[in-house]
Amino acid sequence: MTDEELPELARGLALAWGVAASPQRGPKREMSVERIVDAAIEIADGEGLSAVSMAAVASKLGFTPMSLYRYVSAKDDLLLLMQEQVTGVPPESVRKAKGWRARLRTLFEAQVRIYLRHSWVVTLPITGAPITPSSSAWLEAGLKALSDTPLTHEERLAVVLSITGDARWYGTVLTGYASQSRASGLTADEVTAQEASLYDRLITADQFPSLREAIDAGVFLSESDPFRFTIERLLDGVESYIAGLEAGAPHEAAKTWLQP
Amino acid sequence: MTDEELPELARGLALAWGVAASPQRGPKREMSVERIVDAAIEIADGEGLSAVSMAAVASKLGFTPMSLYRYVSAKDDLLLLMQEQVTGVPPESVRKAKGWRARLRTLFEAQVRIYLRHSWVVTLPITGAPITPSSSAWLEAGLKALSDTPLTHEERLAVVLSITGDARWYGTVLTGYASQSRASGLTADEVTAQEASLYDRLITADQFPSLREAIDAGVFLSESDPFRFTIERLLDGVESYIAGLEAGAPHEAAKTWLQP
DNA sequence: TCCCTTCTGTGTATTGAGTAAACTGTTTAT
DNA sequence: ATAAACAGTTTACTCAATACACAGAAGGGA
Repeated sequence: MTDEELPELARGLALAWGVAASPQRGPKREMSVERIVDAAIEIADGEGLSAVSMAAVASKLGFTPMSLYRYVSAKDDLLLLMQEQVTGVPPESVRKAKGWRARLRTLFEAQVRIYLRHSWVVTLPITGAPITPSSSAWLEAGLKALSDTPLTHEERLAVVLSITGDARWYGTVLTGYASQSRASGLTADEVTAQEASLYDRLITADQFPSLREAIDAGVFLSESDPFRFTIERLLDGVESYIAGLEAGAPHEAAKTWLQP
Repeated sequence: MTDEELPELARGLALAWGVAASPQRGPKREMSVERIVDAAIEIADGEGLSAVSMAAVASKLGFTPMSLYRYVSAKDDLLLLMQEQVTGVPPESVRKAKGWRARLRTLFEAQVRIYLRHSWVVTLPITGAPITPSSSAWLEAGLKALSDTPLTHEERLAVVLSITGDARWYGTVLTGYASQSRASGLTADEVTAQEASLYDRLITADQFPSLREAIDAGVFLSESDPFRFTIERLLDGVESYIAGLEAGAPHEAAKTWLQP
């Protein structure tokens, strides 16, 4: 199959879906898209996304920067493929979980783990809904988890979208700490401590009474995971909504999009 | 007050808190941090964050690029101040709302509106928890909304954090559409239509049955707002959790952070 | 077989970003 | 008045991404 059959498909997407044409003649290829992507991921994992330059990737493989352009048409392509690679497909554990709630929770945790392992993923620019094999697989898994519920298709999508957002947010917040930790050369605990001290100096009980109270209660030094608390609250809410539907309640009226 | 009293405070943060030293001697300043930030915001609003270069900002003000460095120590500083400026403080409507639920909903909507008006904000890199006046004010408003509830301080922070994340996610998703729309020169509807057609071609009922079903149900062409659905489910969950506490239920056991 | 086309990886050059350093001229404190 | 402190400019350097042209390698057709 050549990419001529999918004319509007961007080169990056074509590669992601594995429908890019491969040449017949000319010298043997010494590299491959896979090796390039893997090298780039290794750099990003170790030194952050900003360390991923075409030159750095090429040099890691022992080639010149320009040679990469035979395989990926632009850096954006490479970034998309990196994302695709580390995201992969949902693990078995999601399907094995019993009931929609456990499945969604597992899905959430699996996504979070990806973001924790490859924190640069959440810093990639979002360009629309990139319709890739892996994003489709995750979406499929989420929708499937809810397929036995009385939720409408729109409601199911909303829940899955929200869980993905929560996982991303989890990753985003932790990535912030990690990047600051790397930038300053301090450990995570030291960053937390430094931050707590900053708060102490800048947040007055006068201007920010509730925040001050929370600081004094030690919330910024806490060991408990706030994200896992709220994901349970979300699932609680979905559960009681489903219970309502099963008891004969109508679906909530659709709300329109917020306007600026 | 000079910034000597806050030695570890980064220049950008010092500016944000308004505690940077202002010089006594030398020629009159022709620019100001405010004008620079405003010019940068105007560019970002109109042409996206990538159009914000030191040169572009300077030229908009009629100066040379290097002159900006008298006011902001680096581009990162400028970005932080831009974020600070557009975020501002929560509107009156948040405080005026009755009850924690309405307040949090209003807070959510206010944040979303900021992200819709200035979609580049969600694309800014997150560096730890930037402790700025505006982020503190929003946090304060959220915690205050929950101050009459039996939630622990940690639980309150978790809820507020989650709502902020949801608002950001809302902005992120819509920004993706907007940026794609600008990049391709198509209208939002055309992007949606093009995306729907891509889905149609690539998503087979074979590989992605639930997703296929959702597509056929038209979820990607729907006019209803999925984010406002799930934020209500989250609030439902918090509400029933609070009701449980008031009925004597214990607090949920703290969960540890997920490990990669 | 030979040559021509197609492809590979390389070298070089261009463009545009951020910013360091040195410079010119201006204002204010002493 | 003079020196110190400052404002904005000039110039130059670094590091990205990537366009373009090339020399050589592999296969197809004569």
